[in-house]
Formats: sequence, C-alpha cells, structure tokens
Amino acid sequence: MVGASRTNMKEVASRAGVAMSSVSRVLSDHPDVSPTMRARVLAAVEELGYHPNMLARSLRAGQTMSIGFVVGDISNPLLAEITLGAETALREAGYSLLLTNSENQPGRDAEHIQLLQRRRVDGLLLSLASETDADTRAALAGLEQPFVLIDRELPEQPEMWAGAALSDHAAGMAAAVHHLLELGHRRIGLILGQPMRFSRERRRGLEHAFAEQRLPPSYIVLEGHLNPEHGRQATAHLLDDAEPATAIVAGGNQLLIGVLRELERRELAPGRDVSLVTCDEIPLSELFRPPIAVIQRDNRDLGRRAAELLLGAISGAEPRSDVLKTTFVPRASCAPPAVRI
Amino acid sequence: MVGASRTNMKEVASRAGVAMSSVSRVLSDHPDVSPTMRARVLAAVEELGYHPNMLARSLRAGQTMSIGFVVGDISNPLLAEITLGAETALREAGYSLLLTNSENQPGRDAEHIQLLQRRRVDGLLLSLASETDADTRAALAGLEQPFVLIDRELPEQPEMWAGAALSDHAAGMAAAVHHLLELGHRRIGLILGQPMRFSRERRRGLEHAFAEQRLPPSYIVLEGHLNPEHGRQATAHLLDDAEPATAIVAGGNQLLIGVLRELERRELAPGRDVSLVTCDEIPLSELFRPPIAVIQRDNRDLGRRAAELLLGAISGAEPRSDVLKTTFVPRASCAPPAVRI
DNA sequence: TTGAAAGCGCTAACAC
DNA sequence: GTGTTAGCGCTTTCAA
Repeated sequence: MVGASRTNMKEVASRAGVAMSSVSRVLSDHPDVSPTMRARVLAAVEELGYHPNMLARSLRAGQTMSIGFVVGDISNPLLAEITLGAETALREAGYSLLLTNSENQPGRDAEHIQLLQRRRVDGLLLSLASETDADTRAALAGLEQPFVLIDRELPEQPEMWAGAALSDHAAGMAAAVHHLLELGHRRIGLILGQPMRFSRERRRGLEHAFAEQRLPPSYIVLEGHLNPEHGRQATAHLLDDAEPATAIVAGGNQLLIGVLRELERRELAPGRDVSLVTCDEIPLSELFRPPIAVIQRDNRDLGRRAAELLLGAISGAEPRSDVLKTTFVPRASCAPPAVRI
Repeated sequence: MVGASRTNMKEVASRAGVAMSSVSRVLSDHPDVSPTMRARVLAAVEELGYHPNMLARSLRAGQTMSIGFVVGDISNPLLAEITLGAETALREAGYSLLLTNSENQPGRDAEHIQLLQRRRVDGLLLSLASETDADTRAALAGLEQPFVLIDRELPEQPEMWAGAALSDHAAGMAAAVHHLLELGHRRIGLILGQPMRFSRERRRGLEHAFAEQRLPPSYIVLEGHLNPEHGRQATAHLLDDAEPATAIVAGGNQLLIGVLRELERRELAPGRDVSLVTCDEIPLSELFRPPIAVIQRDNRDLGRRAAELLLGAISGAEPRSDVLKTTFVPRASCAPPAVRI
C-alpha cells in the first residue's frame, strides 16, 4: 500500500482496467460480482492505498451516517458518561458522532442545531440548556431530521421530535427524602438548578415523600444555576434560616461542590452536624469521609438508550420515550438530626 | 420561514428568479453582488427555510471544516476537559468535531483513524491508547491530513505529523518528590500507567529529584494500567514491601481511586499514616479530608493548544510541539513520615 | 456480470 | 453584476 495523495475511485478503476461502477459494486458488496473482478479491484485498492470518500457517498445516498450531539458541557462527568454511552451505541451501528458544546447557553443550542442541520446529520441527540428558549424551539420546529432529547421535556412536540431518554428523578428523590424523614429530619433543604425537567421531578419527589407521610411541607426548595456558587449560597441560606435545615439535598455534582465548601467554611461535618445527599455519583463521593449518600442513575445507559431511540426513529419507528430508574444509596452522610444546643 | 423538505439551491434560485451561481455568491458573501440581488435571494432563502448543504460544499471545496478526535475514554474527567478545550477552539475557527472513543484499545485507534480519513476530516487530534502499536503506526503513516498528538510521543515521525501538545510532567513530579524528600520521606512509591510519554516523564521527574539531592534511588516504581485495580494492587505491594513506602504518588485519577480504596481497607489515613500525592486534579480532591496534594495542569488549555497547533498545520505552518507546565500543589495529605512502631 | 451515463448540491471559471 | 457550465467522487439506473 503506497499512500498516494487523494486517490479516487476513477483511478482505482483505470488501474484495475474496469469501470468505475464495478469498483463501486465491489466496495459495497454488491451480490453480482465475479471473483475475478473482486480480486482485481481489491488489488488496485490495495496498491493505491485508496480510501473511499464518504462525503461523495453521502451526497449521493442522501444520508451521512452521522449524528449530531448538542451538550451543555462535556467536562461535566455526568454528560461525559452519557456521551460515552451514546457514542458507543452509535458507533456499533455504523454512525459517527459530531459533538458540540453549548456552554449551557440556550442561544448556542439553536446555533448548533442549525449547524448540524447544514451538515446533514441523520439525527440529533440533544441535552438542551433550556426547554423554553424561543430560538431553540424555532430551530427544533424547522428540523428535517429526527431528534431525541436527553432528560428534557418540551412544552410542545415539534414535528421531528422522536422521543426522549428520561431519568425517573422523582422516585430516587422520594426514596432519599423518605430516608431522611425516617431519621427524624423535618427541615429539609433541596438545592436545584434551572427550571427544567430534572428540577421539577426532584421537587415533585420531595413533595411526594412529605405528603405520603402526611407531614406539613416543612421543606425549603432553592432554585438557581447548576454551579458551585449557587450550591454555596443556598447552603448558607438554609443554615442561616430562622429554622435551619438539618438535612441538605444537592441536586447535582456542581452544586455539591458548593455545599461542601460552605460546610467546610463553617466547620460543619456531613453526617454529624448536617445530613447530606447528592444527586448523580461523582468520582470520589463514595471515598469521602463520611461517604456521601447519593441518588444514582446509570448515565452510560441513559446515553445508550437515547442513541437507540434515535436509531429507531431513523429507521421509521414511532416516537417513544424511555424512563430509566434512579436509585437512592444511603451512606454515612445521613444520620439523625444533631441535637440543637 | 416554512420548513419545506430538503430544499436545495436550485429551488431557491428559481424562487428568486435568478441563477444558482447568484444564490451561491450571496450566501458566501461574494463582494460583487448588488443589494437588489442580495435582498431577493435572502427573501427566497427565508421563505423556503433553506439550509445550505455543507456536504456538497465540502465535496466541491475539498475541505470539510471538520476535525476528527480519537480519545481513549471521554468519561475520564481529564480527557473530557481536554475535549472541551479543543472543541471550543475549533468551533471558534469554524470547525466541527467528530468524536470517537477507542476504549483505550490500540486496535480501535487504527480503525478510527481510517474511518476519519474516509470522512475526509481536515485534520486529526489524537490521544492514542498506544504509542507503539503497529496498526496505529501504519494508519498514521498512511494519513493524508495533518494530525496533532495530545501528550503522546511517537518513536518516528510520520509524514503528516504536525506536532504535539505535551505536558511537562517531569517538572511537576520533581517538585512533588522534592517536597516529600524535604518532609523526610525516602521510601517513595510511584504508581504509573502504561509505558507512554506521561509515565516515562513522571519517572524521570522522580529520578531527577532523588539525583539532585544526591540520594540513593530508594524509590519504587510500579507500572500497570490506568485503572483503579492497578492502583489498589500497587498500593498493597508498596505497603507490604520489606521496606514499606511512607509516601505514595498516584499517576492519575483512576489510580488514585484504587489507592484510596486500599488505604481505606487498611484503615490508613493519608497525611497521617502515609503521605499521598496524585496527578491531575479530580472534582472532589481538594475537598477531601485531608485535602489531597496534586500535580496539576490546565487540561482545557492543553486541548486548546492542540487544536491551535492543528489549525496552524492546516494553514501550512511547520510542525511544532508545545510543552505546557505542570504545577505541584502541596496539601495536607503530605506530612512527615509516621513514626514506625 | 459489466459498462456508460446521469445526477446528488454546490462552487468557480468563464462569458456576457 | 449576473448567467452558463463543468465538475468534486460517488451510486445507480439502464443497456449490453
């Protein structure tokens, strides 16, 4: 194999002394090809170090075998695992992944959706920065290829909406809060991110757990952004309240970082002074002293499911959404409320 | 804008009552276009909800404005941050990123390089699973577009090698070991991953620090795989040695997890029973009790630099490698050796 | 079973 | 300033 520059099918054909169409047939495993022909063509391919041009193929075929992925921030371990699951499933099916980071800016979501549309991806996987942004909704409405949402819910269903891979946040949250209530906590603080599906569902799980026990709603919910600073401020707020929270639930790993920083600043220890639960496992959380209780989910599987839903839609299946379970894992960061001095 | 199905430039042209080439000129901001023409074309584009087909454009132009990225495992926080940095820089320059996970299998590296070549990416960013794999080297030798390595060094330089973005691991490691030596440690264990650049450089830093102090080489280096299990086994080995290590350096976040598990199992506390240093920050490491000393680097910047080197090469610059600094951050996990009982 | 030719959607000469 | 035309590299009828 001699890597000549930019060999094309025509050159392979002339080298093998056959027609271009024959080369094409050999390379796409067409049934009606004689062994002689196959051998001659493959020899020429080898000699010239020929790599077929998928661009030309895609243009002709009308499909690119590529999927666009719009993600808020790939450096978030949660999204990175989802991406891994999706990429693996897509690759197994012969698709490639075009990745774009929106930096959690709704405006970028819309831009990227349009870019991917120009690149003629066969479908899109979307972890949107906003469920309600007008530009994003317009971009989605104009889409001509199916798209699947990852843990998001839209107010309406655009034409090409092909479903969503969702996590059952409410169930995991209800289990966590149930556990805290059993330990004797009544003043529970829940720190959430933006008003999107995962926030709504978590709040619902909390409310459900209180209602189930016929307890008055003595919880506090603080919405904000999914970043450490909101986690820190919310924690301060919860602890400085007239009736301070005895247990805190951080709705995401970025929030957890802020919570831990604030507890550290006040020299409060999780599991001793305040009980603590977080959402979505983060590398060292189980190795923490004490280990931090967590509402887990299988992120890789979430990405894989989303990819499968999309592949289904591409081959004509009806839109469908899957809800994946979340599991509460109690750990030593949860204990009975500290005795107030 | 009415999202008709698969509008093309021809339809826009006829709708606007002009020639296709005029549409093309308007859309690519050609200087010689009358305001009237521009307005008519843009109106037609708007009415038809037309999105230019980048595939056709790329086929014609001979460039795809896309970059292939081969990464071992995007779910590793280190790689995820590098990816973010690279994607951001590339996007700013108008390029899109095609992401492939090799699952740290050298064989997949070679496959993915060829796939990306068929997709006619304008260049490749490679975080290879092996620097010496024969298939990978053959694939690299056959490449017709420039590629930049991320923290890797090849035994030879293939024709299209355009440089590398490297971290100065040796410097950070030397500083860390120097610190440990000052604290009085002599038996220092270094746990490394596969025999690649980052491992070689870290070992070199360790050796240098000992040599500088004119100390005999009383360290132990254990190479293996970059996963928790090797971290765990190596830790056990270091602690069970006839002359046990009093300080351990974990060469990566996956190794650190194994180290912490083994210390936990033996009820040994970092900073009290054993000193501990890790390489590459991981989300909760600074919030650990005690906080874990770390040899840091700017991962995002590493990705950005790699992207910039590649963009440079695409526009004809000579191959060039950049070495980025690493910084040792001492924390409470490092203390004088415990008194042996 | 194989070859010739049309065309996927676009850009860049080249005329006018 | 605008239109006509020839491909970019491939697949796919349609003939032979």
